[in-house]
Parts: sequence; structure tokens; C-alpha cells
Amino acid sequence: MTALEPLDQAIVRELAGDGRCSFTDLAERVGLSVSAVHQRVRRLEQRGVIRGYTARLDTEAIGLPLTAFVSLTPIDPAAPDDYPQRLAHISSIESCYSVAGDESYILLVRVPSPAGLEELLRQVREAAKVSTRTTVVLSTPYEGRAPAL
Amino acid sequence: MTALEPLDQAIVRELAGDGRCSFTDLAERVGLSVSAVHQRVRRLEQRGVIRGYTARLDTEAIGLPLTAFVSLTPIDPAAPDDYPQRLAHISSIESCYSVAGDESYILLVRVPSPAGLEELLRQVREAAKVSTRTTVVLSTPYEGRAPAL
DNA sequence: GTTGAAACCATCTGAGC
DNA sequence: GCTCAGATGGTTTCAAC
Repeated sequence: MTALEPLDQAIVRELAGDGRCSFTDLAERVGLSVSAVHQRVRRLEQRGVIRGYTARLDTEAIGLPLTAFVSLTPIDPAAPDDYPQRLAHISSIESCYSVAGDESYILLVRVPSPAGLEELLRQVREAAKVSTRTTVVLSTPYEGRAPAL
Repeated sequence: MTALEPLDQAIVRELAGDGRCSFTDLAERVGLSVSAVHQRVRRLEQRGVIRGYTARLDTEAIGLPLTAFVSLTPIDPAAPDDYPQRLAHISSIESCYSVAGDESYILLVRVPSPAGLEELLRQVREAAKVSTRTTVVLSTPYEGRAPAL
């Protein structure tokens, strides 16, 4: 995987900071013509460097005030490792990481309440035969900051 | 915090899926006029329900192929709890969560290499007087999926 | 790979309901 | 709070370099 050119870096940095930034603004900020920027952004999208765009939401305002990390340990270590797939339909799971260490996976989940968390854990244990360890998030000083390029 | 109206829910769901969706498209998808959608989106932004927009990037393509969770435990339990602030300048830290459990904080970090991780841990220990426990991410089956509304 | 211009389309505002 | 319509300004394409 070849490293990103400085101009593409600049574009990507701007779009990480403001995903709805117009091409006109973008062009000014990176010092290129509008068409050139337009072409480069399209190319970055097609190459998969930019995987998409999303609105960053206030989890409380949308009714999911409880965030938690759920670590997964397979009950049967010999079972086929298709946990992510088995859990994909559970929409409270925002992210799924395969990790090195004591556990096999770490999930980031968002639920409306402690009752929602209980329900989620039930679903997870049912869908994948795993034991779970849950770490409740008390507050989020910051999240999803733009990467350093 | 009053719950989200169904129309606002629909708008927010669409923008979580495609943050660069035009107001024209958005209007069609939620069944409203363009101006009405426009007005509602602006209101959602001002109320802080929508906190911004970002490009979702391929971490490998931008030169940060190594992701890890770093758990923090204060060395002096009586020290003032200003860790997030003390760590905020470290740009490899994407997210910082205050958590219940054995540790006080969990950081999500992105670095170019194992050497970068080592350097990051040094920086973290220096900036905050904490001991760290690191869980390396091997792969990411999914991440940042749109929330269930 | 960049530019500039032209055609098209989206954004945004304000008046009216 | 929604709609319509008009003015502004952004997006997208294309020919040329």
C-alpha cells in the first residue's frame, strides 16, 4: 500500500474535520482548482481511502445514552471463529474488533438503558457461544478525533 | 432531553449512513420538501444532535495500520483527575472513555507501527502518571456502524 | 494531472400560509 | 412548521494543455 501524497493527505485531513465541506472550500484550503480537488476526492473514494461519510451524532440526544465495551471469550476454544458474522445483526453493536490478549473480541455497544444492556448481553451470548465481560462507559471526554497525518 | 421526532429520526438515520447526502435526496427519502428538510437539519445541528460530519477513512491507506486499546490506571489514586486534558495533545489518541471497572480510562489509539505504539505509551505515561495495559487490535470486522434508531 | 469555462443542479432565503 | 419560488453559489463535465 503506497503512502498518500501530501495533497491527498491535506484533502483527507480536511474531510475528516468537515465531511460536508464543499469542493469550492476544499479547493481553497488545499490550494488547487475546484476540478482538480473534485477529481482527487473521487479517486480517493474509489481507491477506498475514503470509505464514506457520516454525521457524528450525540448519543444521548438519539436515545442511546449508555455506551459500553463488551469483551468476548469463546466458551469452546475449538469452535469455528465466525463471531463477527453471528453478531452482525445486532444493531446495538457499533464496532467489533478482533484483539490479541485474554479475550478474542471487543465490542463497542450503545444502548438506551441498563435494561437495554442486559438485553444486548443476552442476545450476544445467544448468537455466539461466548462469555462476556462488560466495561461501562461513564463519560466520553473525546471520541473520533481526526487522525494525525 | 426530549426524544427525537420520527421525521428527525429518519433524517438523522440517513445522514449517519451518508453524511454527504444532498438535501434534495434527503427530502425525497424522508418525504418532505427540500426547505423543510433543510430547516430541520440546521435545527438538529444547532441543538447539537448532529455534532458534525466526517469522512470515514481507511486507516491502513492513511498510514496508521495499527489500532490498540490502552487502559489507564492512575499510579496515585489521590491525584486530581485531569487525565483526558493532559492527554488531549497526543494526536494518536482517537478516543478517550472514562470507564467503570478496574481501570479509569480506555483510549483508542492509531499508530503507524509497533515502534509508534511504544512511543505513544511513553508519551502517555509521561503526560499522565498512569500505568497502562494495551490490547492490540488484530483486525476490525466492522466499525462505526450507524446506530439503531 | 491540472485548468477554465459552461451547463446543470443544489443550497439557502424570504414571503405566504 | 411547511411550501413555493427565486437568487445565489456549488457541482460536474469537457475540451485543452
